[in-house]
Amino acid sequence: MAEPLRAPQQDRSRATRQKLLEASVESLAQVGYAATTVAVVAARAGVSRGAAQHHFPTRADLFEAAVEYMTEVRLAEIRSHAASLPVGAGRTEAIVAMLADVYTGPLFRAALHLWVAASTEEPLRRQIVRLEAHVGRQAHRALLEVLDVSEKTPGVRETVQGILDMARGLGLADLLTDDSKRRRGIVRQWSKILDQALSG
Amino acid sequence: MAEPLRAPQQDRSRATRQKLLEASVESLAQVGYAATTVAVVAARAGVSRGAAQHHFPTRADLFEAAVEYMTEVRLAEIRSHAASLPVGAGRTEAIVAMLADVYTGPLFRAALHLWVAASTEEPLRRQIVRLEAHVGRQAHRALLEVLDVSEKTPGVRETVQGILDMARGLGLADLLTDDSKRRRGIVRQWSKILDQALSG
DNA sequence: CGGAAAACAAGCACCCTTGATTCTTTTCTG
DNA sequence: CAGAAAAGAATCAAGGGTGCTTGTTTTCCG
Repeated sequence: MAEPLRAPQQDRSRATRQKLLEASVESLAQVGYAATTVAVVAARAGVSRGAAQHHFPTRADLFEAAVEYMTEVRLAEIRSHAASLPVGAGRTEAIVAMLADVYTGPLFRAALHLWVAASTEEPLRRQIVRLEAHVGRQAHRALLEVLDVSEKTPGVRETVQGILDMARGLGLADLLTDDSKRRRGIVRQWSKILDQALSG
Repeated sequence: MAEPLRAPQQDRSRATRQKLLEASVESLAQVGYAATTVAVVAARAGVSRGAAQHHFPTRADLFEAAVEYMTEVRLAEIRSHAASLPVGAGRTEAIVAMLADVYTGPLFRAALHLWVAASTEEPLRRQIVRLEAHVGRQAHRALLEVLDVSEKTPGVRETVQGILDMARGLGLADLLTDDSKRRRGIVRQWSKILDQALSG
């Protein structure tokens, strides 16, 4: 547990901590959970093992903090992407394409590795469920907003959730091979379908 | 005397091998890739570690065979489910529900763990990509058939692929928590959408 | 035919590597 | 200088691989 908001830590210490978290996420995305050892993370962050040890007593502590960190970054990513969307004709397709991009990006990749690992490691699982619910809700809300639809309308909720699940599936497919070509076609087609479903 | 044990060694060996493969898949689904050690698999299968080592010299060999085995079983599962579908009104929803079921079942779960592990382990990755392409193609074909649509029609290909990706996403969501309630709503809604998309 | 030898299945014990954690020492900075 | 931060060495457990042994089935040759 981190101490409740004391005055900002020493700059050097804070920077080291930050570097460790970034390195963790990068490492997760690139080499997966098992290969993301404390030694690897420390090396990537350019600090010694002992330094990592100082900030995160156990490996679990490191991942706990990394999940928290990723949550923030992912929410920031969603917001920034949502802000730069075109209006008019191609908007829906731009939205779906953006969604597919987010869910094939490095952050989602790292999250995916964590999910699967967490599914069999209880303490981590609980924590991820909690934070993921948060991210999911925000994503859902943002999607409703940019699509300019209301959950009040019957079916809209499920429609939007389904699209999010599809994006997750696309991200999964992209894990093993470069799936971008196939994905483009799906995005185009499903933008049309989505438009119809939401207007009809 | 004592000759009744007509246990052709070949059969016994095959049975052991089979038990090891089944145990591998179960273990993958339940405890994940990292925790599926040869010792665990052997124990589950009710044989000694040495026996496992005899059939599969390395852990990688075990997973190699397990992937092959899973491919067969998954294809059989697809075929059997496809055979028992209702006709008439609720057919599309039954199809989508069936899809969602398959992608939240233990076989998919095991496959999911393997995918993620394979994404960072080259030899395994190559093999899974090859076999997954096969399974994916068969699933796609089966889906076209039970939906009674043709790929010749523009857009149908992408529509069907998208649904498969959504099923994958639903499977992923079900990994960390019991997602069945939310899933039911999505299945219902997306059956409607799919019907419209394929008829329009 | 009969019996040994080869082949095969399975079990058991040990070695070696890896990775996490603990402990001790050095280096900053306030 | 004192205490936090970082580095590095030492310890310990887990897991995979290898070699050896035992028991059983098949083969093959006198």
